[in-house]
Amino acid sequence: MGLIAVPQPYDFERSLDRFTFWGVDRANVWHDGGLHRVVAGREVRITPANGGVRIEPLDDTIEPVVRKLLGLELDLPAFHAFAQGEPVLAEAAQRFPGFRPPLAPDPFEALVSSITAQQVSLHAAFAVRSRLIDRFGERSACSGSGPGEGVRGNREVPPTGANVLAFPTRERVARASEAELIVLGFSRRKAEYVLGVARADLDFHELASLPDDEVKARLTSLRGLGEWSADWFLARHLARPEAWPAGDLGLRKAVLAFYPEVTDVRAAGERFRPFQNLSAHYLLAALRYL
DNA sequence: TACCAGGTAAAAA
DNA sequence: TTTTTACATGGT
Repeated sequence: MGLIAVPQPYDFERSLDRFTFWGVDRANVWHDGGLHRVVAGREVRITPANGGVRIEPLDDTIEPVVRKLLGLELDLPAFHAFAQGEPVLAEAAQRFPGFRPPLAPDPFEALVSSITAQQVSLHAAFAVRSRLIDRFGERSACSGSGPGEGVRGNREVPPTGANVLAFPTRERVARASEAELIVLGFSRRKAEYVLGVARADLDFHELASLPDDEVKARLTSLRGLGEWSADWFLARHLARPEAWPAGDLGLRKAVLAFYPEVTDVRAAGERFRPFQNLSAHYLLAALRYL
């Protein structure tokens, strides 16, 4: 009951440390040895278990979201086999044998998170993003009581104390004002981007059925979403194997650190085909723990 | 105190 | 067409 199998080895803490490394993520909260997230209005607790992870509660609505969150779509065994032919990747795979990158389960969350991270350090991005979640995110219906309000009694699930919020919905953000976003630390430009994306005439969920190039074309047609943001959407939301965010500063540093002879980071991605996405994540992990 | 950090669009040249 | 600039926060 409540278990999801994960291909082994799986290093739970190493894989999910992205949610604490750069700062607080109020929508993916690490608490008491587990990761907490609001899924379909309910607080879900994810903890390591023998052969996979324990999910509480777990139902048919929650399972696909958790599978997306944990990056279970990524073919890690195939990547590790591929990595044996590339010395840099082979060493990274050996250092982080159970590392499976987590993904953004929701497309709007992925896009807004990218906008917050444009140009500024991830520390700054996390701070702004957390204030956005605090301001517009909703507490789960059956988690512990919040300041001033909160559901009391008749809880199906006892309060965990994780104090996690759902990432703000597209509909809620669309109703916000530019000034409300600027107060949270968004630049005027980024506030415009976020509102424009929230109000855009584009079904983000439909993008999952389109090829990489078409997804990039549709996203970059929106003001505020450039190639970098579209590439990370492919990599960290759609789990596309060949996504390669060549413009990313961190990835550029990683590639240049491990392949000093490289002059064109975009072209260098070809050597990792068809595993550019996982290669990028492993190179970034290797750089972070250099 | 400055300067830089997982970009982007718009202005200026 | 290519180059330069403004942008706001947090860490060092």
